[in-house]
Amino acid sequence: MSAPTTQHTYTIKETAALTGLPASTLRYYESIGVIAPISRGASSKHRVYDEEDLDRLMWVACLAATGMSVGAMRQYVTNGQRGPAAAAEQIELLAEQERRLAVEAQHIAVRQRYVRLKIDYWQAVEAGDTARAERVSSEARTLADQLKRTTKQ
Amino acid sequence: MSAPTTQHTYTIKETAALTGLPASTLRYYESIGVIAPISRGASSKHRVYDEEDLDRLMWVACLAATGMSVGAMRQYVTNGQRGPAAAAEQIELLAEQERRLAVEAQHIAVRQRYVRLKIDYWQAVEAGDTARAERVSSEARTLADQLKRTTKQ
DNA sequence: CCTTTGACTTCAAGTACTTGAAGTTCCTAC
DNA sequence: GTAGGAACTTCAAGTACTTGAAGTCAAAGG
Repeated sequence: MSAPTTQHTYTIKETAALTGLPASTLRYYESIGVIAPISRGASSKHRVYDEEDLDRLMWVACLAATGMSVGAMRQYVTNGQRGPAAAAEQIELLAEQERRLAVEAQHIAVRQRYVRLKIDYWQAVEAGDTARAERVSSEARTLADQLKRTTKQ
Repeated sequence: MSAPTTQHTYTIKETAALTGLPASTLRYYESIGVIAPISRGASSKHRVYDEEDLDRLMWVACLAATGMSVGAMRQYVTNGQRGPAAAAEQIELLAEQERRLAVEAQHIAVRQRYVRLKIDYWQAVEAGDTARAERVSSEARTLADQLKRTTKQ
């Protein structure tokens, strides 16, 4: 709506909110060299993140979300630095990551279904609706069976 | 299709697949008392999980997925033991957990969008399609702006 | 100018898994 | 029955954060 470029720097708190990584983890990643040292405020020691830092951190957050070790992340990030020559290779890495994130998303989805079923169950119990409680229990069994099939493939 | 009750026991590997928790974590949770000791095979030392164990572990997995400490999980699990008297309380706990899982799911979703955008970008670059690359970059900026709005609320 | 409030800083210690080594058990196949 | 391989077991050591204490800095109000 207004200017295309809104703001160009972020505090650690804003960065944490945008990347989904806790501030403590942002500092930790910097301390062990997963990301390059972040520039500091002119008259303060506070970290000042720019758009490019945000971008790198989003990528790191994606990698961390699927259980990649910090050593491996360091590798990936430094590899990412060398120009656009390796576009195909980049795409391969990204595609792999997409798959891993999909698995992670499925785990969360299963847990959400589980919690919703449990809520339904207890609501039925509370309402004394035995029939509905049993229906929910049988749905729970269906969920378990689906899981068995999904994970067996 | 066949009998309503399929199988009543599971190995640690099956349990890991169904709950989404690594086998090492299942053993760890048992060792520190987050879950009660699992019964062992008649002639082996191997753990044998039953449906009830599975149910408890799904709940623990839900709690762990949102960063709950093992101390707190221990609390929640033992609380869950005392009968259906506290249905309302159970529902409250479950609803809270549902909210936390939703946040977690959003984090993952954002990361998926990020990775997909990056793939689009590199594919455009690879194809020499500068116009498309720029369009994708602008979409990335839109994503960032959306994040800012979402997290600020 | 001074104080307060809240967000930031570092560094050390704690927590939550994870991995590896070394050994046992299960299962299938001869 | 016994050989081989996969899957299990325990336990100790490592990794990846996380938390807490103690102090610094920025902005707002008196």
